[in-house]
Amino acid sequence: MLLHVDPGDDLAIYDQIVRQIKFAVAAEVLRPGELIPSVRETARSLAINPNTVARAYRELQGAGILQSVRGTGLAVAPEAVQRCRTDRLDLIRRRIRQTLSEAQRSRLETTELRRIVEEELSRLEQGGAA
Amino acid sequence: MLLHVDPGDDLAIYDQIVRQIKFAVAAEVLRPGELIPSVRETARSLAINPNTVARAYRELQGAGILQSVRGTGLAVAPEAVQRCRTDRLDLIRRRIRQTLSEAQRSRLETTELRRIVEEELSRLEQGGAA
Amino acid sequence: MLLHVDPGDDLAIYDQIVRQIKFAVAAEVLRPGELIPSVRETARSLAINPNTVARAYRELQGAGILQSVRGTGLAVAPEAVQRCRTDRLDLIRRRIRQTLSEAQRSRLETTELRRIVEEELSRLEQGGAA
Amino acid sequence: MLLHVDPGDDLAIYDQIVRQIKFAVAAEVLRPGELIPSVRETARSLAINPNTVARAYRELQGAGILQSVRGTGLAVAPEAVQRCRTDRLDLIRRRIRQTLSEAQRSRLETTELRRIVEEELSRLEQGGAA
DNA sequence: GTGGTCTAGACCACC
DNA sequence: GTGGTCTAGACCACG
Repeated sequence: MLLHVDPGDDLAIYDQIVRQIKFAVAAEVLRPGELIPSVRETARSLAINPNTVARAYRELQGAGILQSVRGTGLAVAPEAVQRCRTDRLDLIRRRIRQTLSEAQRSRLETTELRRIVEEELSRLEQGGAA
Repeated sequence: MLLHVDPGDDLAIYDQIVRQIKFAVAAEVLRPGELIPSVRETARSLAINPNTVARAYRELQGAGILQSVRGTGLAVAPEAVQRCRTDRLDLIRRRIRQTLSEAQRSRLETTELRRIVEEELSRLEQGGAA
Repeated sequence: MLLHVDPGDDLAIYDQIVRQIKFAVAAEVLRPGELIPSVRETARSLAINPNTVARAYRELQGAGILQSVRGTGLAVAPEAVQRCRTDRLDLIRRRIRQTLSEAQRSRLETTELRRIVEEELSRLEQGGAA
Repeated sequence: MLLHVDPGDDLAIYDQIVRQIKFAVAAEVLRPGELIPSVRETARSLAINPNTVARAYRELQGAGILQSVRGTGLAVAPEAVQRCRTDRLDLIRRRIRQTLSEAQRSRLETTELRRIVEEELSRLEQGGAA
């Protein structure tokens, strides 16, 4: 299954879908020209409202990541890979910057902060996706 | 001024206040027994509605950080320091974990990820509190 | 009708709602996963302000009794039954303890006190739910 | 010390004082004609605001429990004992009735309720004031 | 339709 | 002066 939704996440569901598709394109798991699952199918398999899927796809169309193929469905746009790679870096860098800046505003010692980050980073490198 | 509010922040105003008070208690800028600025005064100085301040204070009461002294005001609870320190670490660790986990799900190379994090970390250490 | 409000009660309206929901969950009249009546509907049927209902629901969320399902409503949390049963016992036991302790501090003879309690208890048992 | 104040109690401080004086008169710890401690002295010894003590005394005067002796202070009224005994019974009976009725509305089984009450009653009889 | 946030202003009891 | 409650009504994002 390409997509999955985490109701516990504070991100809106449609936004989770948008990001996951962007990430998949950036990683070339989805390739230009390839058809993505239909709104109905995605909605069914994720057990969410079709409107929500439609909204995600609409945003991706607006961003030029997807384009409609008349009578067939939605396909990954040719120029999408580059855009998604840029978006991916921006999203992640912005999150990291926010997180670290909040940590600092909390007056946590920077050494303590660095320690935690290192801890989590290596946890990630070792543990893998778990 | 103890508190400040950023309307651009994606956190709700009341939540910004909650965090700042927690952080101030954790850093012992506010000490147990001390009275915090009144609802009305805070509302005036931040130019926001008193209800918004009251909501933040109410949540802090619920969390056992503040306790009301009838007819006098709200005071920092005796056991608040410990709780706020714990909360602070939890908040930050959770954010970091979320951020890194999303970064990984984006299939960004871990070396690339680590590079960005290091970059932002040292930017923070040099830039200071600015 | 699940909820009812008594303006003559010395408890705040929002608190009456909080307790009634807790009691309903404890008695499994409301079951985990079930959606509770919406803020607007409850406000309408009780003829009170939606904010008051929202406050009650917010507190129940904070206590882990309810959880929000984005765009859909508020549902009873999975672990709510246990919590509500505990809360119910705590609330009642605390009240009883307060009452009896004040009675004792009033230097009322314990035999006299016991007599009154027994009287009220059997009045309750006979009178039934009326 | 005749009086003591519990800030944790949900009763207003002035009301705690009112009740304690009534109870003391009912139990004839304070006897008709006897002078009670002055507002200033009571306020100092309880570390509370003199206004609060004054309000309590004012209410007791209004209820005919205390009467002022010009230039001397406040004394227990001659007819106070009977009134205080009645008040004491009323206060306690009302509390008990409230408590039991709330317990019942919570759909707690009456047998369970009776069990708790018995438990607390005997705890009281054995433990004494502890 | 849903909940969530914020503003505005009133009224209360308490100190 | 303080906090606490309630009402009224607006605006937002989400499904």
